[in-house]
Amino acid sequence: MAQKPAIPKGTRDFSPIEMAKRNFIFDTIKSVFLKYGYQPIETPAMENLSTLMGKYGEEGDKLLFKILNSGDFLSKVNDQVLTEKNSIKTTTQISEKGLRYDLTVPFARFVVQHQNDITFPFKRYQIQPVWRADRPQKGRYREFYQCDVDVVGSDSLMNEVELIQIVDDVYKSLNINVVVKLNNRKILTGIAEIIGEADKIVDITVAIDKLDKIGLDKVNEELRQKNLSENAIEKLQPIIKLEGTNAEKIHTLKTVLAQSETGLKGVDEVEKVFEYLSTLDVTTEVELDLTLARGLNYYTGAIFEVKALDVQIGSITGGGRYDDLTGIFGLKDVSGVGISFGADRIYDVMNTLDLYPKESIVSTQLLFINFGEKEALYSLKSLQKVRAAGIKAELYPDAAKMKKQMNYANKKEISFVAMAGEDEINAGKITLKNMTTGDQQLVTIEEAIEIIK
RNA sequence: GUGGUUGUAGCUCAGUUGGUUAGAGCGCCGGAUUGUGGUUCCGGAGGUCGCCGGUUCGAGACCGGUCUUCCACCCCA
Repeated sequence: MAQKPAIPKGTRDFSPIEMAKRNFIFDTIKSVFLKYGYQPIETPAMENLSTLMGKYGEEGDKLLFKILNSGDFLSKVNDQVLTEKNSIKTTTQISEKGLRYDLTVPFARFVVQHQNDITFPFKRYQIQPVWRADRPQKGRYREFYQCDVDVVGSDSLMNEVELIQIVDDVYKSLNINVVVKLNNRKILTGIAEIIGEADKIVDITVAIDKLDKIGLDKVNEELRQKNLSENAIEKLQPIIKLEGTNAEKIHTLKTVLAQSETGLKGVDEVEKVFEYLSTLDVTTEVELDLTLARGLNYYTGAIFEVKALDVQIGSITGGGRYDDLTGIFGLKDVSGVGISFGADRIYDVMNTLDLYPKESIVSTQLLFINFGEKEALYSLKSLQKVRAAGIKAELYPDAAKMKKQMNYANKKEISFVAMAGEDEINAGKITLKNMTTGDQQLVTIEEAIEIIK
């Protein structure tokens, strides 16, 4: 046991069956993206640390996997930094590359770098792994795939609506029941404005989020602990207690945020999105949720999050609008909005609910039994016709015992087995056996193809 | 990053207050059955008890460290 090789914490191997399942998810997501006019791009696994650092907050910087410089990197570090044992300072001298932490920042970099070749609005999708030095847990890995769709260079709320349609489309295709939570950074800013505590938005949303768990009194207590004034807490009450339908929430917000221009703008945006959605055939529930404060550092408008209804796991999709993401790389006034599907969590959800359509995981459909060299050659010729017809088929490579070959078919869940011995060869046919029913019949290759199809 | 949890055969797990040669089921391999699988019966292989160190006459069991698993917090997909 101990001598066995292992893989790093938080990473996984995927077997053929697991790959079939994962590919079903990727293929489904990809086909939806294409259907809405998004084009694929890929970026390298590693980026310059200068591209990555400082984009995800100070916590995020700690979660970046850094790549050691090549060569005798320590010899170039100055002695003072080395004796100080300051990790951050040392890191900048021994590492200049890191593994990507998400797909959004590399995409922003891509847009800036290729701005002259890009036609805006630019709709792209990107399905690649990302790495985070997080502590692993259920549904939390150190290497996992994100499936991002973003559109940059358009301020239209139509994009937000389209993204929700995509979410609806993907999860319907995958047969997962979800709820979309929608918020708007401008509303949060507005709330902070009217209560005069602009820098405490995060504390406020975190506290409000606990309402169901700990009750109103405890929430207010927590707000006091965060040094919010009584006056501010007083003004916050209608927002904490906000409930009802989306329309009711919007109505209340309009009153509460009457004095905040930004806040009203946010409410207006949310209202429009709901208005557009109501005219479309989107059956997934979309709920206005003010406690959604994800990615506050760079979202400026809509904030999305998708949760699975039947499995308790973190959010399986998230995203939002960022007005100025490319700004950090020197390209101003390019607004973008996008979402990221967490393929690995979707995979976990699909597994616990066993939602894979049976046909999505079949590999070989037809196995030819090997009776010896002469018979195998006959089978090989038949295989060409079968494969030309688009049927996944193979010949057992060795003239092993029948039992062993049949067993192989069982293990691989191959649905048909073909036998071609002397009699069949003389007749120019094969014996086709249905492995599910056990029935078998003497047929021509053409007939066999029809049966299998 | 903080607190907890887990590790024994390929898999799921037993293993008495520390005591001879560490077990079961499933799976795997072979045979009964030389062109017919899933069932049944018979036989077989497979373990430095996560790793390193300590206590002890003696450790799978106790202690320390370390790695790993899973969980809560944080954060997130």
